[in-house]
Amino acid sequence: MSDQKLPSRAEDFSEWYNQLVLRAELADYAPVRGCMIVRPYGWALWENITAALDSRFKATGHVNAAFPLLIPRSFIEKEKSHVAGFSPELAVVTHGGGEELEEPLVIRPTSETIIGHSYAKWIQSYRDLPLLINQWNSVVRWELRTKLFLRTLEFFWQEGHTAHATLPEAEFETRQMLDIYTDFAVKEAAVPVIPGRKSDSERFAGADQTFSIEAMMGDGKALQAGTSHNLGQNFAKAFEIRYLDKGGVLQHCWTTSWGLSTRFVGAIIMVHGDDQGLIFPPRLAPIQLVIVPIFRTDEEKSSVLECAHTLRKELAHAGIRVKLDEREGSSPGFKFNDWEMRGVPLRLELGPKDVAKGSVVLARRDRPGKEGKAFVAQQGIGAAVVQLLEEIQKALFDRALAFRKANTHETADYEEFKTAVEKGFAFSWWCGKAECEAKIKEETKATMRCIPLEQPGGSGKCVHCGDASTEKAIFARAY
RNA sequence: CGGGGCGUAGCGCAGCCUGGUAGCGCGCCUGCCUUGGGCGCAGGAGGUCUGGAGUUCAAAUCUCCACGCCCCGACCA
Repeated sequence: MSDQKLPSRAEDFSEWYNQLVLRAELADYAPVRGCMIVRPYGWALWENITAALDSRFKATGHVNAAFPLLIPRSFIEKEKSHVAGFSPELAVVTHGGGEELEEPLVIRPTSETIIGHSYAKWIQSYRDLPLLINQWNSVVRWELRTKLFLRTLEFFWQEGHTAHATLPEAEFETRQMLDIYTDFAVKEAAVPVIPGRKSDSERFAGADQTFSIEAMMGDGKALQAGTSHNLGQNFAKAFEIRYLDKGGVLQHCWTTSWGLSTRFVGAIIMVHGDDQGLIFPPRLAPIQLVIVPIFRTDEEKSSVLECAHTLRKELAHAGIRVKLDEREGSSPGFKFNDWEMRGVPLRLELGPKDVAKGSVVLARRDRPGKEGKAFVAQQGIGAAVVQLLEEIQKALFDRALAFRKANTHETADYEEFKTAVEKGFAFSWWCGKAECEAKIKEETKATMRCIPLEQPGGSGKCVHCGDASTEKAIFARAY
């Protein structure tokens, strides 16, 4: 990386993203086209994401398990819309142990089928329900156009799969998990999202209904950041997942599935980052505070480092993820820029003057330059940092929300609509017809992202065809 | 899967047109010096020029064939 500066976001958002992911050492390209190596710093962020989600899953009664990577091809073919949706992007294993296999094996693109097969064996009676299992794994979809974190051949995620006795229970579960994703995005990632319902054409292959959370990236494009599907009885019928109800009648189960992937890392990058680099939300940041020691002479060095070590211990004790940058041969100025690029939310500068005064300089990543710097007493530093991190967390959310609001337009007129989706979201009345949706996509490149759960009420005329409609939808260009 | 671009040191590139000693910047290593916003100086290490075949006394350079990657469009988390 010879260039010190990243391309600016305004100039070339895509290149800004590509370079940042590599330079911040979040991920690297793999030898196989479209695959991704997640580097330790990127994985540390993902681990914090998984921890925040996993505890929410457990709190709502879900348990983790592991299902196999390889699936008999016939399984995929059992649910007809499922196979139609996924067959173009399957990786298929045809040989094993040097011999051609009798039945090709598919590398899981998602696990509804193999889990459905197990559920059919495990579920006998209403007493076995609900069955609430999640798994953390990776899946493979043969994507043709890839981008680190956002779309890769193999990606990491969690997939939850549940089985219920009744439709209302499955509906509740689908919505509950959507709420959990929303809560996670807002509280942990400081990413404002719009929970809503997908159109028929954007629905998961094999689902009756798909819900998603949609977020606006820094370039105004939309990113689907998590999905929750009500699978109805489609998979239950394909795999004979049945239970005996209280009255002794054999019934098909109602199933759901829901997932959130490493794509969310891309969302965090694109929602919060600026021209200096990443900005991580404090709650998920692998390093919440970095200490940069500053000294000239050997004497200064020993006193500054001694003080730095003491502060590090104290901050770690206060529960802060802290790093002391003791690299020799790099100037403080270099380190400032380096950690800013890597998105560390708070920097603590410690020089001889600070040691003498018993203070430190705290610099906020979300406020560049002097404005974000403040002298803070070493006494009680832990509490001060905890509070500052909370402020940053909130400021990031507020800024992202303000950005989304500024770039979301409630358009009634199609010409206005076209302008709105050039650089943001359009929130407009929509008749619900697939034909209309397709035309809009063809004419503006914008897709129907979701019909937000939160509706203004009333009715209006479809922004495209003018037909009567009762719901407003979000349209945008999307990743 | 179509269109475009590119494969030369870890990264970014020049050299190719007009064949003849493998270059530059950044990074890396060593030492000195510096350090409050991307320091400086000196020395040093590092290359099957993507692979294969061909033309030639001689190929990074010319020809042919593969392969890979990136970007842009159609499809997807």
